[in-house]
Amino acid sequence: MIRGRWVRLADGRGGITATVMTSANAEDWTWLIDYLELNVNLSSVQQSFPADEHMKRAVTECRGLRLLKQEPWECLASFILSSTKQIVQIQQIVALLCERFGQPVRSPRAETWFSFPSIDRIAALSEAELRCCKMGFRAPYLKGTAEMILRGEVNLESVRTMDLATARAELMRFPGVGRKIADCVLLFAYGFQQAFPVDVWVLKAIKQLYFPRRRPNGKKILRFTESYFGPNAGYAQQYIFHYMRTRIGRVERRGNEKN
DNA sequence: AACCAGGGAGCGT
DNA sequence: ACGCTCCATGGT
Repeated sequence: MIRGRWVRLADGRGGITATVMTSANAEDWTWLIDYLELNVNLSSVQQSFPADEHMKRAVTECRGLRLLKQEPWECLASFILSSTKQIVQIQQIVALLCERFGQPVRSPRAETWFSFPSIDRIAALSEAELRCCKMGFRAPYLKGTAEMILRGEVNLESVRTMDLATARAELMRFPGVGRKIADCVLLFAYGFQQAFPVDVWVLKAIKQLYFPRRRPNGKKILRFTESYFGPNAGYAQQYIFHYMRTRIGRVERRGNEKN
């Protein structure tokens, strides 16, 4: 589901094949091109990365990896639900939320899918109803955030025009949103290329790859990420994250290593 | 049976 | 500014 539409994307020879539901003859594809960031020149982004061995390996291993330009509300809400949860469980919570409170949408094969629930819908739900989606203590965070937006305390559209630091501070006014989740929304929804979310995986990678045999505190790590990875630091973060999770992370798990 | 998970809030110092 | 604990739930 992308922006309320059903889409099937398939990896094909020489490109992506997209199947959509449409009534128009001349389909306008800008919404999908925008979502997939197909206007971004990936090789020039990769060339802006620092040329150290780790980044080169990450780029080689994760060839073709791209960021998506997600919708701010869906992205914000999803990441509020992400704290101290495994990715598969976050997916489960979001799926439950959509099935119960989203809008049903038909696929070409007459399957029923569900859009991500609107801000009003979430704000109108009771905390108990939200907890039924297994989000636990994150329920009041999500509801509180939806209510703040509804009251006009924070305007998600106005964030687009702000500079990075101001936009980050604005998002961090929401309950359950700290530096990491704010940076995720700034990068994945608003396209702030300099935003660099530091989660446990990236933290482990930075320490292991760039500060071996040292013990830098969180602040030092943040300052390093802000200066080292260049104008497309957010893309670099995604390469490191994916490289760490799909390559290095699994090796360590097999290798009986403590967290 | 403990321990952990794409963190953050609310304490204490 | 830092460090610590708790938070709810499912999986290992």
